[in-house]
Amino acid sequence: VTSEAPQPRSRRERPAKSALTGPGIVATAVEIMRGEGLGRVTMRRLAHELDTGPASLYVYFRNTAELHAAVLDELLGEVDLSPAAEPGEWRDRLVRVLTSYIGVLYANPSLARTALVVRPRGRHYLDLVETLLAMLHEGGLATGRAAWALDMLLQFATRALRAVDEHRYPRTAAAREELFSGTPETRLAWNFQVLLNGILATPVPR
Amino acid sequence: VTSEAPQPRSRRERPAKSALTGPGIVATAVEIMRGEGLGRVTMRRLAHELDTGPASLYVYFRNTAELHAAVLDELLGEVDLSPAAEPGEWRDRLVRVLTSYIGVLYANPSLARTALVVRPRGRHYLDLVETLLAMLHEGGLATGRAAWALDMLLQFATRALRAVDEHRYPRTAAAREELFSGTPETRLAWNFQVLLNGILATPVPR
DNA sequence: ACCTGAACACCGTTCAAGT
DNA sequence: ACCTGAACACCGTTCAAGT
Repeated sequence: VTSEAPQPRSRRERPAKSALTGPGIVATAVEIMRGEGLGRVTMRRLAHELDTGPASLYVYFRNTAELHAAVLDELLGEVDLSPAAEPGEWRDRLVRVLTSYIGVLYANPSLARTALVVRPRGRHYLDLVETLLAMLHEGGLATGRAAWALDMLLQFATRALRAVDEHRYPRTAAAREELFSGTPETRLAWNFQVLLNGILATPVPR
Repeated sequence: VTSEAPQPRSRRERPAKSALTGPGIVATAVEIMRGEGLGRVTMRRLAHELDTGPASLYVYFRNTAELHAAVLDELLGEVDLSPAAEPGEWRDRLVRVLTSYIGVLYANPSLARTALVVRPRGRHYLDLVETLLAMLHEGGLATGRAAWALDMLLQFATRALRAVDEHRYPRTAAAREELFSGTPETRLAWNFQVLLNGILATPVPR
């Protein structure tokens, strides 16, 4: 079950001295996750797979949570962002991207749990945020509402956004201030109003 | 930090032979959680606190997840359901109960994580569901929409409802079929439509 | 039925020491 | 800077045996 492609890092073929690299480690971690679930992606198990001791991995990851976050972001690279650039209603395209996001998360349930716990800040996650914000702007939402809406849409399946790389993601950076505006109570109240207004405005199909 | 009230189950005062009871075990587990977080509520730690070995606890809980679920439900007893019976707008009262629910969850973040992972089925959780359904009905929502809305409102902070005690919770039982109607895709699509309709209908305050 | 000691098979993380 | 062996302080769960 665990050996589909030739393993580049098998214990057999590698020299005694390992050449650890961040991406290589994450790739191996993803392999373990696909084969056995995130619960088996432990420092010790991963180190064993890489023919080294667990201590070696602490050069690359401060702790296990950081390792899992790296695995999550790697998987987020599979989210299909292409609908954003296609023709058609922005709402439909937005839903297509979000559905792809949820699909990736729920393809591996243990991973979905991580997404609910860690605060993502990896490249792929930020690409997703930037793409979603672009579509909300396209839909005519002002910065403030777009930021809150983004937050809510993602929180709906996962959790709130925390930090962004301002340089790399201009639109995200622009929305940042709005993203953190308001008290937690105000935002929560707004969230519930959105839900209730939406519920009242949206009959169940059929 | 961990000793505020006199500990009824301290190792000192108890006889050699312990008298374990389900509620007693959960109470001790809650104590540990409040003092040190859910991460320290382990079979071994809890057994130590109860002056026994971890194996003894497997009579009461099939595994650690079940233990944590019991702790969660115990805490859910603190959710303030009283707004449901007060006068005033049903929307306001609904939001007050939901806010109390979220408040309880987020008062202990490690507990909130559990709520996202386990499928609650305890007494206190079912009381909450029944109360929320009553207010949605009061608001004029037909059974189908109320069921889906309930699901969505709770999922917004936690996760989907799974099973209910039909006898004890008549309204929940009545909504049950609706609660599971539709394909997952249909429900997801409806959820997104609700969110987007709500977002478009709800300007940010100020 | 309930409770137990002991064992099995794991964990995360740190540290002093090497290169 | 990167890598390591070894140690410390934990885990969940099962099982045979007791009451």
